[in-house]
Amino acid sequence: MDMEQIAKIFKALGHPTRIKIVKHLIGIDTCICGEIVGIFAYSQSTISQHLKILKESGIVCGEVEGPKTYFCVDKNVLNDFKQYVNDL
Amino acid sequence: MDMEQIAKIFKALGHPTRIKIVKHLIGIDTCICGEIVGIFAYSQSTISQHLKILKESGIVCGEVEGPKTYFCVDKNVLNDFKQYVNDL
DNA sequence: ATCGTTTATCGCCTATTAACGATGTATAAT
DNA sequence: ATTATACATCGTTAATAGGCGATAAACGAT
Repeated sequence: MDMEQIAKIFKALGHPTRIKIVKHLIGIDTCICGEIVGIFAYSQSTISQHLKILKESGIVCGEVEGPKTYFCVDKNVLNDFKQYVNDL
Repeated sequence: MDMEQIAKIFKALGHPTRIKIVKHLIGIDTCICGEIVGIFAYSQSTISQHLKILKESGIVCGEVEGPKTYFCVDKNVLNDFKQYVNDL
């Protein structure tokens, strides 16, 4: 895991809403869809954008299933990231 | 340590140069001044700006001493941050 | 074939970031 | 008093981010 990727994850988590999304996803470890939108006071497009950024960082992955997309945290990436931070 | 601050730290670390600066500061744990500028290919003003962002996040502190400013990592903040990440 | 649902993307706008050079400020040395 | 050093800040520019509503795309159900 190179520093570019690490920086991307830091950046992705550098927004309160995205931290909340990640924590939520961790909480219900089984993946979940855009019910996430219902939790926040932001529009669907905004949440979708946040999820995209999280996906691009690698910390979150999404699986398309029919019209829905199930999101979940990539445990491996999360653990690598935790390790990196711990070793700072 | 509330989430706003955590997000600020994530954001501050969301840039490769700033990660490098922080790692450097941790490495020489005794504080250091703008010799940091010499390490990077960026201008003095750019590095100064990065240091300001790091300071505002709380992860780094700087002490003015004469014409110089000594920077160092705030161990307490760093540890709290590590704890937060670990508890994700 | 059409409709409703779910998600992603587009276009737009404003605000923020990242970088720079130039300028300002404080101190130390001469 | 002047000069040199070390930083910080200002002003500018280009790029990116954050938000929205509107539209498109994919699919299931009717």
